[in-house]
Amino acid sequence: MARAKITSVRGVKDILPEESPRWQRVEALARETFARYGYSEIRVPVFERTELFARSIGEETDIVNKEMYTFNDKGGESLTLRPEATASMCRAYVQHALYSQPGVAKLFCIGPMFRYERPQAGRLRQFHQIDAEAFGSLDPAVDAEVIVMLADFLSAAGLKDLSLQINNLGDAECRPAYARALQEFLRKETTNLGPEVQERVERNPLRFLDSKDPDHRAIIARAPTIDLHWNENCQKHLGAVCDRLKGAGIRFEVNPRLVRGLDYYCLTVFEVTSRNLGAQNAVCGGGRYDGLVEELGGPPTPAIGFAIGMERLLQLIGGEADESAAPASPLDAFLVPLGEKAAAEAFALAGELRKGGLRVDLAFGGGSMKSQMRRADRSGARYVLVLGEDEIAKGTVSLRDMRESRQEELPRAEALSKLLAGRR
RNA sequence: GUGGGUGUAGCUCAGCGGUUAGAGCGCCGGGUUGUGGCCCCGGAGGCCGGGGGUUCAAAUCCCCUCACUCACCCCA
Repeated sequence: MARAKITSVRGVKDILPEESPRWQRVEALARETFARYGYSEIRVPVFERTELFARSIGEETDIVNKEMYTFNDKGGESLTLRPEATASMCRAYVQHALYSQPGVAKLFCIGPMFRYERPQAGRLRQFHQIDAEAFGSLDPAVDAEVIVMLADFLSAAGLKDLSLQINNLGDAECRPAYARALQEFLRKETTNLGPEVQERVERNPLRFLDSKDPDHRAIIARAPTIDLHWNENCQKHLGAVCDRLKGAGIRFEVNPRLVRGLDYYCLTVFEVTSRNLGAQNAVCGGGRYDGLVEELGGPPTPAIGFAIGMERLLQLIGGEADESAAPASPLDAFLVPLGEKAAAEAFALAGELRKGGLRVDLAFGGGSMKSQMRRADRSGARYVLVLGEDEIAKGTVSLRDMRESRQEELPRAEALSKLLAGRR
């Protein structure tokens, strides 16, 4: 009799009815906040040609190397479930020539992302991001506005005790010089740290900077930092961003050791972290990617954006702000029919109430009055409509106010209008 | 991929060699010919994650495996 249960896939979660209101609230807040900054929603597909991600995120990144859900479709084409949204947004921006519209193109996207990783606290294989991107301007004021919007949203969501860190990764001119200097330093320091570490240093020295290993941290503390290599452009850009942020009253910290795991970033990068999240402590990460649109076949177009992790954000809201909004009952009225004939009439009556805009449920499957009343009580509905033989015969209904424990028998039409009048 | 922790009822967990495996909560029914919550009574629901081994005897000890979880690499 009992067959083997099919469970969800590792690292993938159901969002159950009791938690989905929190998701809806946060998503609505993002839409409202972003709209005040002139952003429009774009909905891009959850899968793309594999090449899009390989080209944009970078062949040497962990995401592309080992974390992508890649498969061949029936036509033999290699497709990949999106590990992030920026690449798709750039693709759509180019494909639909959104660059031909005036001004800065401001877009946001909310949805699931997929990465094949071992799950842990704050890390899932299917997770959700709120993603915002601004295309078409080099102006550091855009960087600042993006960050101000982010801070605006996070604080409206009720988050406190967050840390915002900013860095400038250098541009095409000064970043390679820094990478070389860092690599030289690390080559000398990591000779006895094993082949994987050394290979990392060879492939992408910058990413050594966010290792958590205590031995590595000690080396990093002595390593050269990028600020020593910034050219005038980078210095001015970061300075302008910081000035604007200060002017906006945003608290932040410049961290010259902050790096990001995606190759396309340049100049401004930033990260919002919380101490209340466990090892995966970033709620949001973002930065500028001035070469990406062109790399994907579009016109040279500077751009900047960020991604907020929904699950991590919700974890913080749960931990910090508590359940401020008590879950209101999903129902206004509940119908209790006694007997077959009453069941048919109750079904029709429920229809009328719903047409009037009320949220209505009824006791299916009959049962004793006691049992139906218990169901009515648990439904949370304020009003219960009892339809028994007496009421049927008289064309009435017994309207019970569950909160006040009072009830009266009224003609159908009267009960209906009374309920509709009290509707929110 | 690597390492640690945990797997017993729908949920949270007790039992840790010895009768038919328990509690609380939840669920269903009854206590009232047609009235919820509180209370009382009753009931359903377990291959004790799976496989193998040790033993007269295994939920309990050992091995393997799977799942969940935390952490590393990395990221939201």
